[in-house]
Amino acid sequence: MSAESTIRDVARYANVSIATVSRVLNNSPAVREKTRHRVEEAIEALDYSPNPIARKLSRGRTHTIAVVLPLFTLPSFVERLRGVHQKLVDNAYDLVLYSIESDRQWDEQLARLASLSRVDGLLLISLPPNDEQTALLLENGVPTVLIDAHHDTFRHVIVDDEAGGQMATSHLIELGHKRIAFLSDFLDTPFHQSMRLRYRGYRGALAVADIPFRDSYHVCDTHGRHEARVLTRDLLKLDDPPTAVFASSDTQAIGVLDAAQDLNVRIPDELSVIGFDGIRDAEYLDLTTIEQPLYQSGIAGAGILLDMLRNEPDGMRTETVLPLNLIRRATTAPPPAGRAKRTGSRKGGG
Amino acid sequence: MSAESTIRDVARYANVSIATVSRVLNNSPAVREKTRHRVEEAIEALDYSPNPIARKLSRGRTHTIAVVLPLFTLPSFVERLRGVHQKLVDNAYDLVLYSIESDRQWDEQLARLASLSRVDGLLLISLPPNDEQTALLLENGVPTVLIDAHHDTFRHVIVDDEAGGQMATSHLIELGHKRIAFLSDFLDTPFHQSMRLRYRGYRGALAVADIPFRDSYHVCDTHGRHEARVLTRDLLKLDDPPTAVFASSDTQAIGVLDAAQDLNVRIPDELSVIGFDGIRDAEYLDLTTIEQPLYQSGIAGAGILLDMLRNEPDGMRTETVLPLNLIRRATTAPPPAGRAKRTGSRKGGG
DNA sequence: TGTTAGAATGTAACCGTTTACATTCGTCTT
DNA sequence: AAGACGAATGTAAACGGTTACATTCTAACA
Repeated sequence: MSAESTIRDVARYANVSIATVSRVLNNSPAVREKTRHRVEEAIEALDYSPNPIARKLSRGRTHTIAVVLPLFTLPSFVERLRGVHQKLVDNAYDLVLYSIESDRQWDEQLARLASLSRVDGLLLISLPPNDEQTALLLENGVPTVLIDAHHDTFRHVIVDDEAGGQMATSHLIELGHKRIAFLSDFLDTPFHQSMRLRYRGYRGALAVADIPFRDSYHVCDTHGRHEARVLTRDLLKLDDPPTAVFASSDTQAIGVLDAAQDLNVRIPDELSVIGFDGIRDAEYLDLTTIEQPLYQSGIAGAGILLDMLRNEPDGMRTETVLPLNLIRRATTAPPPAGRAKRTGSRKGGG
Repeated sequence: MSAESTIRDVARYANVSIATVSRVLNNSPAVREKTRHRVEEAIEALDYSPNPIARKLSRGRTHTIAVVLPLFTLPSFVERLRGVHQKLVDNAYDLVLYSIESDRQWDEQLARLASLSRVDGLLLISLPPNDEQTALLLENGVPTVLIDAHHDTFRHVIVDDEAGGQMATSHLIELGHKRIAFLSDFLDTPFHQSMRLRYRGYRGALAVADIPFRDSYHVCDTHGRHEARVLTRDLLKLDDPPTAVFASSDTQAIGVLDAAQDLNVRIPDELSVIGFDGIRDAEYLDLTTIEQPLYQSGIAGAGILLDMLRNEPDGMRTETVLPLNLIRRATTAPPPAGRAKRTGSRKGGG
């Protein structure tokens, strides 16, 4: 219906020029109070609101940020996205969402987004661009900020995953554990930088405590609760099973808990479990974990990007490190006193 | 960097008019093969890509859909959003995201979005507009589709929640349960239409089976796993506790399971639990549930909206009902044989 | 009262496309 | 070879704002 009134309609109605209307809209001080009133009345009367597209074209900025993230189902991504959303809404920026479900998509989408003029900036969550992509972005001058990814060129917000891995492992060691498994995603993909670092932290902590690393205690599969469950079953069936598992994410840690239940292994009496991330379910399940500020990482990343858009882009540190926090809860405890090997296999309830 | 080349640059380079370039861009048939080639070469050479903003302004359509949803943390919303995203990406539409975290926001955002020209259409997830909002949307002619919400005016995709409530309850009744509790959100808010309908289904099934409704078996709180846990503890401490709980969402059903564990009540031997939605965790936890096609609801809703934008808007049914599915899993079973009343209170593990 | 500076407003170009309409080109009749 | 007609291309006016610059007020001063 309503053929949306334009700035010209308002100008005509208020008996001023469109420039004046525009000034009122952008509250320029250079307009007399009386005139301003007249224009405001006209705006009111015509129920006018400026066409954002025209405005974007004219100003050359879109007031829109593209957010790209993978694996949209995982709670940690959602939590980060919430932070981003909040920050953008607060600053009246629009957020257009690109979820990446395959590697090819990632390349395609980035190529499309790189041609500026579509959005003012790019927020990449857990998706470090490769050299080619980086070149493309730089060439086109697209302001870009990464969340949960390291990068030489782009500003990024991260946590010290290696330190986190160390914290988690040390916590277990301090409790008296020696047989400590590490469960993670595959570590060789271009993503999962953080997982690799957590792994390094794990190795580091072992080394410091003079505990030899055992290959059989390091297990990988694609990310997921179910995958972790399966991996853990195997771990627990080893001749010399671990007394503690450090899972590289809470989602995976929950899978570990499932497996323990499957095999009737009591937590934390018989097996300690520590996760990483601090998603809601972790609190809920009383899971000991290394908590990272997920929501805050979204806030921070978006904040940095907005700063870049406003101020001169330089003079900021390129790396923002958010703090980690060991949250001791109910899934970690000293290892069982007797070193008896378990080979439990009774199937437990849901 | 690169001061993005424009259509004029291309025209100059190819020695044609901008109209011709535009024709090539929109593959109009009215351009000679030779000319087309020349233009394409120019485009290639200048690495040109059309400015989407200018295009939007000129065409009067934004090729963008706004998606509005509440409670962005809950998995069922995320799942629906994924479906929407997929459909929009497939059709090269942009998706701008508005998450609503409070009632006030809902009003504000809708008002902003109602002024067309910002987006081509609106997809509202679990957010039925009230009369005033409806009027606004109609007045401005914003194509709108609702997902998981009923409405007289707007096309919407739903499931038959009342039938679902009935299915769930009947399932329990058929297993032999008579003392069946219903756990849900508060039913009096403008949202939660579906919860109300599921409740009606519950009441209906009871009535059919001649089981009197008991007030004490109907408990409400705001949505959430924790809230459900607390409510359930109270339920189980009743003098005559239910032998089965129908939770109006899987998230809440999971809270019920938590409470059962707290009180050392065995599932399904001592208590049957059925949920609603079919989120991933439900499958994971072997939770019996009424599964609704969440992802599909997103696909369907977005599909309808896109159709509206393409074709003449009328001639489609306004209501799309997706099928429900009872998934029998491990959390429902016949009630315990002896009718002994339980008053368990031992605190269980995590 | 006539200047004049500075404030208020207006004019018109521009942002980068699409597209209605005008023009030119090539080809086919006759 | 002139005319006619359709196909190919060009011209210019939108789309709805912002903004540099030109113009007109207003008021203060000499």
